[in-house]
Amino acid sequence: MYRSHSCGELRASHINTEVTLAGWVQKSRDKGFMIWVDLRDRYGITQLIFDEERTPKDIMEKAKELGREFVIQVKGQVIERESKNLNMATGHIEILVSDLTILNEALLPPFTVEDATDGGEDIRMKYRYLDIRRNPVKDSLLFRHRVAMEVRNYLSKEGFIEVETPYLIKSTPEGARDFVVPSRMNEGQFYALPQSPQTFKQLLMVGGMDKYFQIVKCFRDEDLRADRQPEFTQIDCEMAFVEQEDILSVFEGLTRFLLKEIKGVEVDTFPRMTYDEAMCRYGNDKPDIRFGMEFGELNAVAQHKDFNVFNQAELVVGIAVPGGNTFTRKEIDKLIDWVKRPQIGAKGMVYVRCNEDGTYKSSVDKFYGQDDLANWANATAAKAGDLILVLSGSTNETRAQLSALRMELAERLELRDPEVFAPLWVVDFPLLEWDEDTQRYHAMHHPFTSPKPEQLNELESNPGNIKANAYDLVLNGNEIGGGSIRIHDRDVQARMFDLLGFTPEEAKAQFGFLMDAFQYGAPPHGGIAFGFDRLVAILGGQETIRDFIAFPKNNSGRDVMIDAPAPIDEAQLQELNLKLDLKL
RNA sequence: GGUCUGGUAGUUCAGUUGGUUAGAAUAUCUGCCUGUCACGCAGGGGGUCGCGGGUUCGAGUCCCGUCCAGACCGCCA
Repeated sequence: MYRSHSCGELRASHINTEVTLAGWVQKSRDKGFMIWVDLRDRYGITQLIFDEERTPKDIMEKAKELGREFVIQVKGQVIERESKNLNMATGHIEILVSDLTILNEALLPPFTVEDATDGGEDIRMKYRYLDIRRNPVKDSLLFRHRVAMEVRNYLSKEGFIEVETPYLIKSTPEGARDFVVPSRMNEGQFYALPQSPQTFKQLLMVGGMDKYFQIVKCFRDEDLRADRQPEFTQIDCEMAFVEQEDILSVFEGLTRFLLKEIKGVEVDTFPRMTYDEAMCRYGNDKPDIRFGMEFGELNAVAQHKDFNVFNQAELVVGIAVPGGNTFTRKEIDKLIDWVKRPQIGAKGMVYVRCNEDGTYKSSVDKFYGQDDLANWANATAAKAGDLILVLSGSTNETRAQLSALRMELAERLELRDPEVFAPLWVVDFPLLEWDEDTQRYHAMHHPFTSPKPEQLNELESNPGNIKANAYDLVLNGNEIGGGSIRIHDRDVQARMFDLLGFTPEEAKAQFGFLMDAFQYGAPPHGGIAFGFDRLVAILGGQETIRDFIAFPKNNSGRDVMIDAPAPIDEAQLQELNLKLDLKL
């Protein structure tokens, strides 16, 4: 037996008991006459004491040799501390050590294994196993486990069953780039890793498993972000014999349950907003509604004057920055520079100061009078003391720019309260979006998404206008889930593929198995998938998902700890019938 | 594919208009210390300034290239 107790559980009630503990040396404090060692494991820290008068000499000598992160085992007596530390759970007691075994020595760690470590991201990722010993990372992993358990508990109780779907599947041209895996037994052929278990969960519905979920790894060979990894985890769900309303209800229930269980937060019925409305009011399909600064469209009140920039714009739109009139001229100029950076790409920005006396002072006073500016204030809901910022240009670009500005200002003005959780359903997404590069329509969600039934007759005549039974769940400006009612009719699915530019032969080759299945009694069905890493990070109050993943990839998709990806040797290539043609 | 920021001691960083022997904190090592817990005190060791080239009497500092890291845009059905 290596240990009788963990390093987190001994209390005053254990005084005088003989215990055996094992763990890592967090730190030792050598006062000469006494040595205190903080012994750490997953459960906490217990203080060991070695004392000239009470500890055998050889043990005392050994204790002096202990370095950080040594793995040791000690036997000893739980005693009451002479000076207690009320900040720690085990602070009433310490262990008077009678026997010390060094189970394994440790090199000096490249960064300190402490809550407030001195190590940067880079070095911590390379030695991730040391990083995981630190409370912030350890706690994040425990937190993730807890969220996963609550998800499983809830869905299980609701009658969902978890079914595993394959990881070695077939590459498809739609959507993200696939990670591919060469097949040794099938020369010249490749598996692809799933971007999501989409078609399999639909086939499970055809198979009669009418409530399915899976906490599942998905893979996308696209560039990374702080909240995006090439392999990531989804809570993938699907239900049969449901309408959109049923899905929203069940998964609003799940989300509310998680907020309650994990954060202790009670949330009212989730508000809903159509995609069009979200774009109009926030310029964004995943608005953070914890704060205002809603868009005010100014075309009607700002055009047809002598200001040609606005006259020529497709959209003139502004936001009122609460209390923004306190910004200095210099600060406003900096904001203008900020929106003109290439990442944002605005050509310029007009501002209006809303003075406390009800007058306005703008950067375009030459073209607009007080009455005009009052109309702007009205349209943007600006109050005295606010600052109106106005952008113009093509509708989509201008909305994106102003949305970025809105988020930036909210960040600077600390309007994004981390204690507040504001979920939102965004519904009625467009079925398709036009892609300029390929000059064809792409599925906005995926090709299996059902058009609104009442618009089915427009599918060929006016495809850009069609809305889908598709929805996203947005939490504090993050898309945490998205789904749709699916097509379950073979003919509709065929028309959809046709619209997306598939020939019937291509559709059959790529998705024939699904279209076949639809001919054997496919029930109406739909579902949703949550980005689990992101959900956990948001519930944990973090922006980056990396600390909630035990072994994440870096910005370039590399695992810097195991140094992957890596070349494979010639024999392996031959076995796979592959030849490399590297353009060096 | 692109934009931006960074790379200096084990680690986190500072380093002024280009100018003496490149600093601080922390970690680490040695000694001291009768209750520490961010222990304290004294002392020591520790540097290919990412790499390559250029400008210059002289480069951590300026220029070009390159590699690495991070954030973002494109991309992510």
